[in-house]
This record gives sequence, C-alpha cells and structure tokens, in this order.
Amino acid sequence: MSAITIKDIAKICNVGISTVSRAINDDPGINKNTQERILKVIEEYHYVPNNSARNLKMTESNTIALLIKGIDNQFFQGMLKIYEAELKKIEYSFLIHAIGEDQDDASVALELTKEKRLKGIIFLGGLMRYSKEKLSMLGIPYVLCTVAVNMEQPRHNSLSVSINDEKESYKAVDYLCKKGHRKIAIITGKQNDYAVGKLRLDGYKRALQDNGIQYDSGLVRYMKSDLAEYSVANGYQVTKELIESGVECTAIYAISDLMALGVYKAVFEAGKRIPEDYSVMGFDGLEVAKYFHPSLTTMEQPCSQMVKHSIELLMEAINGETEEKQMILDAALQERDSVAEIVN
Amino acid sequence: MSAITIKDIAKICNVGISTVSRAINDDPGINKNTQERILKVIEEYHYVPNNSARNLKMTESNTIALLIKGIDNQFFQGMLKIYEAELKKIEYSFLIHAIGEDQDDASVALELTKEKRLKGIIFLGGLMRYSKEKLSMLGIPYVLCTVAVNMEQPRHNSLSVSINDEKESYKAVDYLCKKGHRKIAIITGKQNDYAVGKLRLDGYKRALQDNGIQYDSGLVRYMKSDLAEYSVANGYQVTKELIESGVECTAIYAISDLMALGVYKAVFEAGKRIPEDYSVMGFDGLEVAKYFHPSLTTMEQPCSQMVKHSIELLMEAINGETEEKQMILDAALQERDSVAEIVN
DNA sequence: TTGAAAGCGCTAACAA
DNA sequence: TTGTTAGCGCTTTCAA
Repeated sequence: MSAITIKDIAKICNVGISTVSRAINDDPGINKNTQERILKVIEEYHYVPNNSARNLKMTESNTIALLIKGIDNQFFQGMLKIYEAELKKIEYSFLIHAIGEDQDDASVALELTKEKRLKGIIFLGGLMRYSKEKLSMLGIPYVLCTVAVNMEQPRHNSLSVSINDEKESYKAVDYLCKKGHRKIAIITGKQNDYAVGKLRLDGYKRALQDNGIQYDSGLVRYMKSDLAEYSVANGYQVTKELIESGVECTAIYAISDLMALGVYKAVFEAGKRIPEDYSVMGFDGLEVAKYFHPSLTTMEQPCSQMVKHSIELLMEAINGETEEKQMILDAALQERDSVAEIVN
Repeated sequence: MSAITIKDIAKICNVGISTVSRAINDDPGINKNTQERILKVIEEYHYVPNNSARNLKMTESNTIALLIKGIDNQFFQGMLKIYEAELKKIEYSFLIHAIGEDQDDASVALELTKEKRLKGIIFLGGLMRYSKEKLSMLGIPYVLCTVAVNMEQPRHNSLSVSINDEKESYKAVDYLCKKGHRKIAIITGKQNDYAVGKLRLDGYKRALQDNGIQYDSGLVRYMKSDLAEYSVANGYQVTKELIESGVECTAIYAISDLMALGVYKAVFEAGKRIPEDYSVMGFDGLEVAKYFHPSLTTMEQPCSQMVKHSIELLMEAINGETEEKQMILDAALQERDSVAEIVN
C-alpha cells in the first residue's frame, strides 16, 4: 500500500536518491532550484522519510531524551511543561518518553539509546535502585531528576538533581511544631515504601524529636495500596479513618498536595473546619493548591530550578565538562491559610 | 562506542547471525540448547537489539499507537490510564505518543506509521480540521476519540467516538434552568475557539432559549488566552472579573471541572457561599471533582465507554469489518452539592 | 536445525 | 552540483 520511498521520489524527479536526500536535509551543497523542485514533488506525493532507516544509518543524532516514570503523577505533569519549554531553548532536539509502571527504566533507556542514537538522557521520577549497573551500560551521559534514592547510601550515580526529602519534610513538620502543634498526624507513603514515603516520614520523626514531642505511631497513617498513589481519594480515605478512629490531633500533614485535598474533604465531612479544628499541610507546591479553600500551606518543590539544573548538568556532561555532581535543591515553605497557630 | 550488534553476538557464540536472530525472537525452528546458550551470552554482554534496524526490516508489526494531543489536559490523563489498562488486554502491542501543541497530528501520525509499521491509530483529543486529506494518506485504520469536530458539517472520517458537546452542554444548562436559575453565567473556551468551547456555548444558548430565558452576553465569559486553557487559574480569574463587574447571576457554569474549582475560589474570596449564593456546575466528571467542597455537580463524560469503543472500532477496522461509524455517547449528569434550587 | 545472502530505506563518502 | 555505491543492524528467504 503506502510504501513510497526516497527511491520513488528520485525516479519521479529524474535525479539520484542522494540528491533527494540532500533536498530533504537541506544540505548546503545542493542547487536551490533542484531542491525546490524535489520538495514540491515530495509535498505532492505526501512522501514522509522513514525514521527507522534514518536512525539506523546515522552514526549520531543530536537528540536527548526525557524519560518519565509515572506520567500520571500530577507533580511530574507540571515538570513536563517546564521541560518542554526549556528543552526548546537548547541546540538539541528532544524526545519525551513515558515509561510504563511495569517497565524497567534502564532497559527502556538502553533500547531508546540504540534506536535513536541518543546523546543524553534525563530520567524524571522513578526508582533507580536495581539498575545502576545496567545504566552504566548506556554509554551516554544521563541525569537523574527527582529520582528517589535512599540518602543513607549515597548513590554512585554521576549526575543528579533532587531535593532532600527527609530535610524538607523536617522543615514542614518543624513549622507545624513551631506553630504550637504537638499532635501532628502524617499521611505518608505505602507501608512498604522505602523511597519518598520513608524519607518524608523520617523527617517527620526527627522534627518531632527535636521539638521534644513523643512519637505516636497512632498518628502515622499510610496510603492505601488499593487506591492510586498520592491521590485525592487516598488522602480522603485515610483521613476519614483517622478521624473516625478517635485519635486526637490538631494538624494533619499529607506528603502530597493532592492527598491534602482529600484531607480537606474528610475534615469538612466530619463537620470540622480548617484551620480552626485541623491545620493541614501538603507537599509539592502544585499550582492548584493555591486554589484550595482555604489555600494550602505546603512545601513547594523547586521545579523550575530542578528542570534547568538537570538540563545544564546534562549539557555539561555531554561536553565532557562534568562527570559527577549531585545537586540537592531546597524546597520553599509556602505559608498560606490552612495552618493555624495554637496558643497554649 | 557502545555498538555491540547481533554480529558480535554471533561471533562470540560461533553461530550465524540468523541463529542469533532466531534466539532473540524465540523462533520455533531453533534448538533450545543453542537458544539458551545464545541468550546467556546476550544477557552477559547486555546486548540490546536495535529497534530501528528491526522496524526497518520488518514488513509489518502488530503495533497500534495512541496519539494524544494535549497531554497536559487532566481529562486526557484520566483517559490515558484507562487506555493503558484496556490496551493490555488486546493481542496487539501498543505505543503511546504525545503530540506537542505545535505539531501537526497528521504529520506525526504519518511519520510514526512509517517508522513503526503501525497497524492502526487512535487519536485522542486535538482538532482534526485541516488534516483530513493527509489522514487518508495514512493507509491504515484510525479512530478519532474525543476529537473536536464541528457537528454542523459532519465529518467524512471513517471512525470516531465522542460525545455531542452541544447536546450535553444543553443538558447541563437545562438542568440549571429547571432548578429555577434564570441568570446563568458561563465560562467557556477562548473567544476564538470554534471547537469544544463553541459547541458547549451553543448548547448553553439553546437551553436558555428553550427555557424562555433571554440571552445576555454579559453572562458569557471567555477563558483568558494568556492563562492555561481550562485551568483552575483561568476559572478563578474569569470569575473574579465576573463578580467584580457587578453582573448579577445565581449560577456559574464552567465548561471544565478544573475551572469550576477556580470559580469556587473566586466565590469564596468574595465572601459568598456555594450553593447558597452561587450555584456552580462543571463539565468532564474528573474524579477530583467529588472532593471539592461542596462536591461538584457536573456532566460526566463516559471515559471508559469511549476508550473501550474506540479500541473496539479500531480492531474491527483492522479486521476489515467496519469502514465507517460515528459513535456519539451520552454524558451523565452527576448531581452533587454545588447546585441549589431556586424557589421564586 | 543452521548459515549465507539479500535487502528494508536511508545517509555519506567518493567520483564524476 | 550531482549520481553511484557501500553499508547502518536486523529479519527472512533459500539452501545446505
């Protein structure tokens, strides 16, 4: 059926195929008239070059890839937009590829690198625990952006940009403590989450300790594993159970803004007010959190910074300037209207 | 540098390259022992076949593609998830590809079809106005899902699944009217939007007319083109201006749920209540809308249905069973707590 | 059950 | 400025 190739175009135009190739690729050494004539025929016949053939032949491309694990995560959605804007500014072409939840990041990266002759890769999200060795097989520079890694065993990975989840979580909880809260519930990752959820829980614990508050496991609530991770529904369900359990608290800290909206709902349904009855805190700094009512106090991740730095780092690595660098950026506490001060 | 190929593996294993190819592709005509031996070497050397070469050589694949225009649209996000789940159930492998806002759907489709030897395509979202001719060049079946098309000039496109935006919007506004509202503001698409925004506005107008309500252009508000389309921020800004303008209304109908959250915020900031002072209605049926406070009354699009039918249609077309069918599905009014009845 | 060889459609020397 | 030609790495006949 379709199958119109460069050869056909060459025949139609009465030229060699390399001339057609030159026309397509705007090669300097081609007669502008010839080019125009060929391009017209190409247009007319709706000829589209086969990328597979192209990629196969080309010894190198100027393409970098952005690989996202967790495309359904709203936080990454936001980053994606920034990436799109920023990547347009550099001299490389780029490709955005989502990795399925069940796929292995490193394998996908490997395949894509071969297929597209990539110059570099930025990994957004995901866990990079089991694939270090495989990743080193890539043979091209890569940057891990917001990839969960346990801080206790520092990565050997060359390049990364992230926040310190433990520390930022500490800041959030410490803020709550300084506001006079002593019974602070946390809604954290799944019970078996040893990445982000664990780190943010660690920060919670340390903040409590530093503020002389006894740790109470009854105030630690885990996401439901049968509901979508970090989702509104999850925050709602967990909070509902928390409130119904009768465990007392004056503040609820959800480790994602979306879950915080679920917290809101559960609190309101219980006939309580925010922040008068319960103070609520989130994490991420999604734009939408400003529009919650009351607007959500949250730890805002430095998305723009992370995006820009990760691209910079990759560029440096491609140019052979940087081999290893771990950038840990600071999140910013956004004080809004969901947290009240408690006066004892 | 990297560049370990099938040839290398063949050499290492002391077999012909076709034997390696057979091992990789689990060809029935290969000695299991040989295969195992080769696979082990492949594993050891981290060999990954080059997809470009593969795609180039193969005369056909069993791949279908899902092309999304507007990956940042939360409504499509939700659909995406359903697609992922449903596509896993069929005997084809699939690939999800996002089309940039500035790219032409048809061109991308054409390229991808050639490159990956696609069997079929599902287009999710976008406008299919200028590319009909190009699309027919594809040479493979395709289904348009939720692709905005003007109902007045029915498409010649073979296969599509969608809702009737005009009609569903009519239902929403009619509901509001039946609840006694006579001053209903609408927040619709950009002023120059002739797709979804226009259709939903048309439905609004017709509902007003059928309910004997005078059309008032002061109640028609357009999205800001300098803010993200259908976004919370947009809904907020527009509502704020609406309220500040002093134009009276008892209900505000936003053509997306996200915008409705912006409406909430603006209403609350003005010191008003929902639904006592303003009734609010949305459109889409995002899961998150249930968690607004009060929970949002909205027109819920039949996402699961649309996904399933679009896949079915494509399968039928690939099997040559269906050549042309336009499915128009019904949306469902979700009555929740954001609309009050007005008693005169 | 295997290997040799012919391309898939393109780019990039190299000649002309 | 152009055409000829040799592969890129793989799958797939066709013989062996």
